[in-house]
Amino acid sequence: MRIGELARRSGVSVRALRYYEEQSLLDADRTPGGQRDYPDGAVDRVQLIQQLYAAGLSSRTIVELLPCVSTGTATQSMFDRLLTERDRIGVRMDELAQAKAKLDRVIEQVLAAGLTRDGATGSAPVGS
Amino acid sequence: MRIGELARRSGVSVRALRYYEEQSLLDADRTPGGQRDYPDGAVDRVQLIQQLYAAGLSSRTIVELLPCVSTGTATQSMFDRLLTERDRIGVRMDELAQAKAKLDRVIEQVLAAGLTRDGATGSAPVGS
DNA sequence: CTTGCACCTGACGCCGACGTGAGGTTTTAG
DNA sequence: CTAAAACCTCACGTCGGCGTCAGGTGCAAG
Repeated sequence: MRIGELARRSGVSVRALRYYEEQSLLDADRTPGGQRDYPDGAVDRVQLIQQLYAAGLSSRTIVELLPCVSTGTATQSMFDRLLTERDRIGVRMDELAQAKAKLDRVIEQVLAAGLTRDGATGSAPVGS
Repeated sequence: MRIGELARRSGVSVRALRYYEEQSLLDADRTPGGQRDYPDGAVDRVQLIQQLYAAGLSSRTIVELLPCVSTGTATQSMFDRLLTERDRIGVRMDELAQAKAKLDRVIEQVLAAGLTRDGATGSAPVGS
């Protein structure tokens, strides 16, 4: 599979795929003409990379963790990284939960108080 | 309260506080000499700002939402923003949950398979 | 053969939330 | 009064994950 198809199938840009390779997150064979040739499994790998990015991991961290994600084995230091990053994600989730709770409460308040007319500064709800 | 104390009490840098002011997230009185003078409530406000940043909101978004967070009222468009951002946080939480689940599974696998010796490439666990 | 699309390698641009000086002023302690 | 700590305003630097343009090459169709 060439890079354009991989991009379409995995939902990321061609530029991003080249960037992943630059970061040693992804590698490809080359055709005699120098074009990248990916195996089918690349789609899953790219989606895994995306998922870890979405979790807030950096390229550096991902490149250290990918081997044990694919093999299921790890050295001691890799294992420590795994635990650290898992915990970091947990902390992030708690932060998000708190922020969401705060917005939820604000939304409740606004629903209870009613909406303010655009441009108005007063506190009178816009009744029916 | 001057900026240094606010920084210590709210746990952010002096530079960050000036940046918040630049973004219209925070305002301060000035002493005759031109130094910033914050009321006590500023500590809470800064922590709120931090929390919203942590939730992935941008300065622009926060500056639009802060009024209704403090007043409990909103215009229609502000209310829409509230809902949008709350949902966005929900989506982020789901992404994080998925990534965390994946790491949890990897950790389980590694625990089951045992650790690999540093530098080793084989799949044999390091048994006792 | 030629057209034309997909691909290639640099290499600079971007954005947001600050960090980090430089160079000067205000406030406070003694 | 003086020294030093804290403060002030520019204004440039950083970092990561790409976007984007420039200028050239590979490959399949007619």
